[in-house]
Amino acid sequence: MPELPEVETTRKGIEPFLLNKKIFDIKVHTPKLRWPIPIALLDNICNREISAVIRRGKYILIYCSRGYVLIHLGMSGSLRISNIHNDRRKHDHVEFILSKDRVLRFNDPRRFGCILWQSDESTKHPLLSRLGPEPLEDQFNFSHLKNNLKGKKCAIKNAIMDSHVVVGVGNIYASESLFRSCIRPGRAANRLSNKEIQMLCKNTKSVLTEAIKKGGTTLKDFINAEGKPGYFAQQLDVYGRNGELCRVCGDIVKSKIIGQRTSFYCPTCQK
DNA sequence: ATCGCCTCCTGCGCGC
DNA sequence: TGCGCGCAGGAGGCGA
Repeated sequence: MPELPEVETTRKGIEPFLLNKKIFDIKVHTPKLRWPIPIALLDNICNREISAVIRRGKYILIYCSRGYVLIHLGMSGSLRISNIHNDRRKHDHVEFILSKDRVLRFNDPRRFGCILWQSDESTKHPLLSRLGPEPLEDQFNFSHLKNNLKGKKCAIKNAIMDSHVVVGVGNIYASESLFRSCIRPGRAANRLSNKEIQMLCKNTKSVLTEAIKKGGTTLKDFINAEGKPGYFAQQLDVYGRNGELCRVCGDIVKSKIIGQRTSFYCPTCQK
């Protein structure tokens, strides 16, 4: 579920409880997530000071001197700081014990998420090695996007959801960025004008920035590290608004399956 | 290289 | 009330 703003919201929420502190123990209740949880994780992260809690795309990286933990929340994952005496909830698969009364719990009903380990903090995990730039950094700009759309005949929406092109943009924010840019999601990626590429780059940044400010989008079950929802959902222009009126022109918002994912757009505003 | 399709899994809302 | 179906914030891996 979580896209970049939700992952960033989660990262910010857990950082104060981890940075310069130690994980004393890890309890794995469900070893089988998307990939098995590696044994090396348990051996290496415990009882070492955590030096950084970083987000890369939709991954959260927890660093210590031996390497780093990679956490991906998949479609339905969340991380939550809890009192250790509060009962575990259904689908709390992994617990990071932080003190005698505090615990970080990884919950993921669909188990599409993963928790992995990369030994050697200076080496990139294979899952990170081919990622595109961060959308909110300067490396994601007009020329990067133009170069990466060149020759691509796939739908522009699929292109911006491709983590090799730019990381962190999922189904919600792809639809929203394209709406703001007046571009239909099904347009061939290589047929955008320079002006449209420029707009799309700018609007991808603005949508994500605003969503982070609101603590992300809670459609049904996203919660932050304190167990609270995000408030960007009420500002969505098209996502999930099939059949409702476009806030800009009053036409009816439509939906269409593109690349096996539902896409939303305004047929009047988006060309 | 690029694409489109399949897959992993649980939960929920809908229609019958 | 119960069941079956389709759909859901992701994305690696496959064959064409």
